Amino acid sequence: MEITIHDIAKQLNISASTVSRALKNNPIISEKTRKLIKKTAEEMGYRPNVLAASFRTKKTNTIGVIVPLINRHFFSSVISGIEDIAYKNGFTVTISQSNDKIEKEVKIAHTLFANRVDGLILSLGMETKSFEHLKLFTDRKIPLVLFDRVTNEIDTHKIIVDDFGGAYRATKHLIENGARKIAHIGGPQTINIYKSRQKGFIAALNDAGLKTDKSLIFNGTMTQNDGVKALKTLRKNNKLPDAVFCANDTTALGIIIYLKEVGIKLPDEIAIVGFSNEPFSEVVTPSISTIKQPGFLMGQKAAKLVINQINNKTSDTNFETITMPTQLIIRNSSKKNNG
Amino acid sequence: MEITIHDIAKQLNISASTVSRALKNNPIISEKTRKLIKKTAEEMGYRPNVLAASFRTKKTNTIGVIVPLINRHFFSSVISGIEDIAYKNGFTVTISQSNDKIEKEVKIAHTLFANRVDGLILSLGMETKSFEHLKLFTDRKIPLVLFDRVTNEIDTHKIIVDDFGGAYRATKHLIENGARKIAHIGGPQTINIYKSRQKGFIAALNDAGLKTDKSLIFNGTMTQNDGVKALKTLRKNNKLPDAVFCANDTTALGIIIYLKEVGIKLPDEIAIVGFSNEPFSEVVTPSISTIKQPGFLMGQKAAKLVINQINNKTSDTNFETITMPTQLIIRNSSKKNNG
DNA sequence: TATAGTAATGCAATCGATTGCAATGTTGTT
DNA sequence: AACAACATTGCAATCGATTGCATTACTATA
Repeated sequence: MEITIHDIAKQLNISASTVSRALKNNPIISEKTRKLIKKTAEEMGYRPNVLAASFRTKKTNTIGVIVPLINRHFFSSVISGIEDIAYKNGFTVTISQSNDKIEKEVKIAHTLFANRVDGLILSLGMETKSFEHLKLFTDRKIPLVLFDRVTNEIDTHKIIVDDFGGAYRATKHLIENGARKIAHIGGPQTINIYKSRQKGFIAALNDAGLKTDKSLIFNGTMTQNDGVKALKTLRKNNKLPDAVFCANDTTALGIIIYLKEVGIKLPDEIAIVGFSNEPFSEVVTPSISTIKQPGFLMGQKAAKLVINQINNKTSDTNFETITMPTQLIIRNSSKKNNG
Repeated sequence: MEITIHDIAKQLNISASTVSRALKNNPIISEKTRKLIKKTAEEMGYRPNVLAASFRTKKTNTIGVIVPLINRHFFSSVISGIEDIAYKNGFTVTISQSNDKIEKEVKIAHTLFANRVDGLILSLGMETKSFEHLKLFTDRKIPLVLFDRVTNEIDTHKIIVDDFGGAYRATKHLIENGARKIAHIGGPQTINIYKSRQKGFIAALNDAGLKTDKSLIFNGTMTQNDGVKALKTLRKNNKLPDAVFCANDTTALGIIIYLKEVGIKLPDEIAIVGFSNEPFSEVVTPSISTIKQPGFLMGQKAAKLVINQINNKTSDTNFETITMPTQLIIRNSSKKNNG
């Protein structure tokens, strides 16, 4: 049997209320009894029943986090940022991955809701098009912060990265290195990040006076193989570009491996830029130029937003969308020697 | 205000007990009322208060998981395996990372305990040498399964991989490819996996009639830089080996990058084998030969063990240590052409 | 129709911590 | 010494779901 405050109370011949208050450092309890109670609690091996307290107070001191995949460098950086702030503020973080599956995302959201998390931080999965599971939170004024993959359908705080700007600079960089016929491996246009990246790509082309060739734009699910498939198609049609801007590093990687296989020189014949700065992008040969996103900072900011709302330091209705800067990292996959 | 079973009861002029039983599909409630209650609950937007139920029943249907880093391919595979089995059995999984920090590991363990997880699955952090935070669980017969990084100090179920065998085969492979002077980048010998890997390495040398040269063995913290430092030392002392067996892929990667920089040919001058099959090991040039560990399967097994204990299908005292097979993956970092 | 026997439902206590309000204790002031 | 004013402590209800036991509602049989 676990020790409860009642056991401590009985032991000391005082009431449970006093014990409860003392353990919570309520200043209304005298210094003397407070110390005595704490000492006794310690000696008796008391461990508070968080469930009971949460149940009573309706506060769990827990922040839920849902990401598509914990195994992505970007997401795990965000998680670390969230944990950093949360722990410093006495909150527990519980992490889940949706695997980009809508049913799992919904199920996790319901579970977190049922477990009464005080706030939720979430990046939408690829398949998510309906948002009832999020309304569960917003309807009840449970703080919700969306990050990276967000939606306009839900009115709440959002933290995104400057996908447009990143894509724009990546493309501009390719153009400045001499590229004129640039392909784009993009993701589903229903997802904000891929849409913005594609827009940035096209804007950079336009601004450089280059035409957009739709046959050079591919929209798939962003797997390694998607990149390969696109390049195979282009090669078959004799439409090989002189550069490719990929909306993630994974497709960039696929392309690099494929092009090396078929003996095309990188970056001289085809230059490549990816997106996200996955760890592998630095170590492949050639290393992949890419766009770095401030994951840790985003996580910190998301946690702060949620915690401020929980502590009611922020009004409920004045939602902001914060855009974090991105940074172009130039590596060998786009550094032409004949510049 | 949230709807409770009492609201439903009032609405239907029945008792809350009946509502509770009906919602739990208790067959003692007639088919008719059960259906009526469920329909009404649905219509009223009832959402059970899991906290209240957990508090009352002392069961949370939650399994806690602590790993050093969620961002490691091996660990995230294990997590996916755990989730797979857990979700199929109606359990929720809450994931935390210790960042290999003992204070954080202890704190998380306490939090999970306080939140009354039904079971815990854990891989020890690098710094963990005392195990009071685990006794919290074992003392109270809360199912605990250790995996990968385990300890003899705690008597419980354990799932480990065949580190010895993997290291043995890796080393043997290097020898068969002509290596005679093999260095080893190992981890802290207080940690079971690094100890076993080192033992496997030495055993393979012995069995091949090769002497163990202690100046070729390095024990650090297994960062990318640790590998580089070791090779720099060897190079300075004119003791460059003809092969290196690294106890993880990260050090192997560091070494490969360094050796390429200084113009040493891989694998012809120095062959390399790593451990863990991190995703990058496949895409670096040269790709890294490594030891693959069945992470997903381990996760599944760990979850099954925990759940069986929770459901009391397993005796409390008959703890087993399961060893999972490892597999040598030969890639270019060790594939000599002059074999 | 009475009654045993079973099926279905209700009563009320319970889990452990919290908290508004009441009650008691303590100190200082005149 | 009496009492105000404040400092401490205790009482008891409460959160929502669960569950052992009691009670009521049916059904079938004699």
